[in-house]
Amino acid sequence: MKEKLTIGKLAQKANVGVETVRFYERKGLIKQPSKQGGFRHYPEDYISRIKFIKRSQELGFTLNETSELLELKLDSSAKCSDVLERTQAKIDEVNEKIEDLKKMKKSLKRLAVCCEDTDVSLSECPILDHF
Amino acid sequence: MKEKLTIGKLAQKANVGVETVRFYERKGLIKQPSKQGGFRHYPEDYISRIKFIKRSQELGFTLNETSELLELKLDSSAKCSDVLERTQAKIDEVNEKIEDLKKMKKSLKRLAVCCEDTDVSLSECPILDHF
DNA sequence: CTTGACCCTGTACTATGGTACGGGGTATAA
DNA sequence: TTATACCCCGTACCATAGTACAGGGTCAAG
Repeated sequence: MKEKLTIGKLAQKANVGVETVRFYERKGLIKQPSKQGGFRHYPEDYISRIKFIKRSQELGFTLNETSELLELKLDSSAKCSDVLERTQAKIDEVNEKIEDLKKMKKSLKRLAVCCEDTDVSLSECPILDHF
Repeated sequence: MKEKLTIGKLAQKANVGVETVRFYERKGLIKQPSKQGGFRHYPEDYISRIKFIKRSQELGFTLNETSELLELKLDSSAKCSDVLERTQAKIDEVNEKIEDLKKMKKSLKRLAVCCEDTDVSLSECPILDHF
């Protein structure tokens, strides 16, 4: 049950490329595992660690931010509120983007409506004026 | 009132660096203005153009996509239907981005809710396990 | 004992969106 | 007139997040 994985197996199980695993190691997101005869041998929990990194990225965290999250995980004095704070900051970021996109959509729609009236010259419905 | 701006003044008014203005010119996002004695002299409307580029980027558009957005205005020789088509495509893009961000927000919120007791030490906090 | 699949390190390269720097030219004010 | 601030072009460099490749080493099967 305590099977160790080569980098290729790990990459495959975590759904990333071999180079990506080595890249994460260089970046300090995962620590170098023990080596047998020059080959990296990973315990299975590296799979979830890499999946965590990927998931975190999907949620909009950069690798550096993900790194911080992973460090919090290892910091025994870290409080739930630390992670919550970062999560809330991301939510705020996301909200802002959504609001801005909605404004942009409105502008684009105005532009579209304006262009539907083929008698109106384009110079009279410039997208720049709507921002 | 028809004041022309040097690159430095323009950059300052648009809240970007001088190098950024030249970079946008190289990328074709703004066209080279007239030059007086080897110096670029910009009409004031370049300010809003650059601000538009910045805004568009914040909304998740790449410079290439932003370029396309800007062409919606400037390509005055294009047929209205042509512009309309591209505008609709951009609206679809924006909608997709909004949907993606909403999904992200949902996931982040689920994380936040599961961790309301902020004094709990992280080792007992479920937030990271749910990533 | 050789072949092929995998592994190693190190470096270079991709794209995106800038930023910095070297080595000059110019414009304005004291 | 000379100091200073600004401008020019071209090239190199930065971060982000990988990806590719060169030139080796290792291991397990046949």
